Amino acid sequence: MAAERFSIGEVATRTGLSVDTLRWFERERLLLRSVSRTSGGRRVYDTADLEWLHLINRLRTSGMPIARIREFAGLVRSGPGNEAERLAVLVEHEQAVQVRIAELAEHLAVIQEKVRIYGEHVLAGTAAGLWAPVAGND
Amino acid sequence: MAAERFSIGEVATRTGLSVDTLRWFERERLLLRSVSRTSGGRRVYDTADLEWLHLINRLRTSGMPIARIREFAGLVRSGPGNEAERLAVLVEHEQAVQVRIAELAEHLAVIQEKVRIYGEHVLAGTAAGLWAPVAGND
DNA sequence: GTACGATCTGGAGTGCACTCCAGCTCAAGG
DNA sequence: CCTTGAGCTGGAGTGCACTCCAGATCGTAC
Repeated sequence: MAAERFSIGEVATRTGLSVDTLRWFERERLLLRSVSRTSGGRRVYDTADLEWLHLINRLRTSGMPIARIREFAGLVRSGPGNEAERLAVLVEHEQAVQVRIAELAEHLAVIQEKVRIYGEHVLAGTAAGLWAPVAGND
Repeated sequence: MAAERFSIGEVATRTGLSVDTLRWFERERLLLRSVSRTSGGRRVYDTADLEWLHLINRLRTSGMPIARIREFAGLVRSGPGNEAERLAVLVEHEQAVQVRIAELAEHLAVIQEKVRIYGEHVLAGTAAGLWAPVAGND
């Protein structure tokens, strides 16, 4: 219980998102419902809002497009009965992240190899000719 | 030797980049020099061009911004004497990729945990209440 | 009651990385 | 020759994800 309430500024601080981005998320229907307001019209976020924001921020920073997050939010918003669909979205994204990590690992290996070879030549002062603009052309 | 020559279409096929993107890379000065031409004005890429394209495509798909690739190309283009700077660009990117992989791995772990828990509930038919729009509010 | 920082709305603007287009030329096959 | 597909240029357009206003209001501290 003890439902905590946060201003948009506090939520921005806690999530690392900007105030503008938080309002934009809402307009884009990424939240489960429109945030409640004070009598004066200011947004009041509760703990559940904050948790949801942390989740979709994680999805977002791990590469899920906003449109897909909107779909996911739509599924959750429409209540029970579509849990399998929600799960499918998560599983698909899980796989996408795994693929991305594998790609990055391969890129990293190649870059590290280049760094190693290039670094040795730089140390030895014999780097000339590596990616030289006119390397060995007649 | 046996300097192979490729049309822009062949290069597109081999790199996975579109013909438009290849021309755009050139305009953006990401290449080591402007590609040579046939008498009729068509671009002719050689093996070195292709190798360079593979490298910068790797940098690009692993998250290096185009502006940074342009800087790197500029260093290489300006000939010998700045190898340490070139190496620094690569090392910085290597670290950026490592950071990104670590971030993604953390996101993946959280998502996998959610998939696991959510999947169990879906299987058991008791998913209601997970991210329900009004879960447990008074 | 006043100052002032936070928040409000609707809409315009930005940055990045392409992508598409019109109108044209080139080159290989029949 | 003629057709047809690939390639050419310069410039405009697109998609995504924010980001930044202007002009007004709210609310807490003095």
